[in-house]
Amino acid sequence: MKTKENLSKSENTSKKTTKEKIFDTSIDLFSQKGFNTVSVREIAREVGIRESSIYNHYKNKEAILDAITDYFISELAQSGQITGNMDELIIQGPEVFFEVGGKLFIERMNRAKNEKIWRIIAIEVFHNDKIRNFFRNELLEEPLKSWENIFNIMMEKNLIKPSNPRTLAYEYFSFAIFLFFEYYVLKYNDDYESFMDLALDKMSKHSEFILNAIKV
Amino acid sequence: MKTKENLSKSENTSKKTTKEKIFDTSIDLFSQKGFNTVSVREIAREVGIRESSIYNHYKNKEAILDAITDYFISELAQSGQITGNMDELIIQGPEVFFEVGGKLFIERMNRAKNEKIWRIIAIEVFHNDKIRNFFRNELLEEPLKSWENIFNIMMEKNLIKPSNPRTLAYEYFSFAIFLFFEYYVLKYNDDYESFMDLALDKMSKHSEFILNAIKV
DNA sequence: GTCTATACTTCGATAGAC
DNA sequence: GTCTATCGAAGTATAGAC
Repeated sequence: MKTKENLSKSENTSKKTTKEKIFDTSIDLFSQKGFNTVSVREIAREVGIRESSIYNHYKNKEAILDAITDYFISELAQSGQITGNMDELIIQGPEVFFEVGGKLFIERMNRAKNEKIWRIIAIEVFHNDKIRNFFRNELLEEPLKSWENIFNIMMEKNLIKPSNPRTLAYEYFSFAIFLFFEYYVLKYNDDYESFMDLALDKMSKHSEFILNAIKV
Repeated sequence: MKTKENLSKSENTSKKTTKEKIFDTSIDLFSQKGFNTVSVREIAREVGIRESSIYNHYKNKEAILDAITDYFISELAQSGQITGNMDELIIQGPEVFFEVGGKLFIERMNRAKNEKIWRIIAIEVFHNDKIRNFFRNELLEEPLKSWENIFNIMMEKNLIKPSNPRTLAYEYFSFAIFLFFEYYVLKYNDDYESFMDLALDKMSKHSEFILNAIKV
């Protein structure tokens, strides 16, 4: 979509249009201070224009956040296409599937590349309807359905112990949501690298625990 | 603390002091619309005074939220004292402990009685330092430590399979945090009863899953 | 002690000139 | 497209009435 893909969000080069500068600057500021704390005047000052000029590019302040959300949703949708032949993967058993699934998860987190937007999603999920609905549907319900389906297939093929696949989906995937909140909200400190390391280590231990609990 | 304990937050009787009215009205409004969306003038109108009068009772708008948080923290601290003879409980095995632990958890959720304040905690946890620190320390780290200790004792007494007690604490308790966010944030709709029913059902299934995974 | 009138500053947003 | 000028509403502060 658009021309965003090849642009780093932080470089404010003169090649960027004013609208792009507003977009990128807003991501920086919203992720640091939250939507409400950032004023339109502050964005304008950072971009180098008067505050009224903002309204030539975006209907209002909310529309900037909307644009950021839309951009992020479309980025994530693209990275979600990597499914392909999942059945072949499933029949290789839960060990292999968890490993590949974990890598896909990381790829998805990094593909929808901007860690700053993940942070915005995290802190505005309770104040913004669009973000909340996106989170609930695309980041919670859809993955839960997928995992329920996966565990269901594994049970039918006797690859794991029989149990309730919906419960199993919750047991496995809710931990990822917990980690998201733990690091992006409760412990966030701009140190993105350590977040990823810690979260991946914890997710790996979690996979191991689940694996031991369900393997035949 | 203070005189809050015996007052229902919703009844705006004339017996209440102005400060109490401000306090209670703010809880209602903040839980419905969020801190930022509520104006001081709106609180004042609801209470029946001018906005400038608010400042005779609270330093500023933030101080009202601070008072609500402090009240809630002290309420929760009181309900946390119910520990007592935990060792006796532990040696009865994980089944009994999970059941009693679940009941204590519910009691704690209901004792710190105001579901409205739980909602405020949930939606302001990312915008307010005091709330975030409270959540991270008292609702996440402390319970994790307790559960780590509990699982450690159970392992020493060979009541459960040997594993990493810290990992086990995360496996068990992070699900409660997930449920909190799922219902108070992502799916909140003023229907508090159904939240409790659904969450308790899910937590019960989760306990069962963990139990099957760790029992000897 | 409690409340009000009033003013100050900053915010999001609009209109119109260049 | 960007500017200046301006608006109403927000959070806040205080002097003074009762």
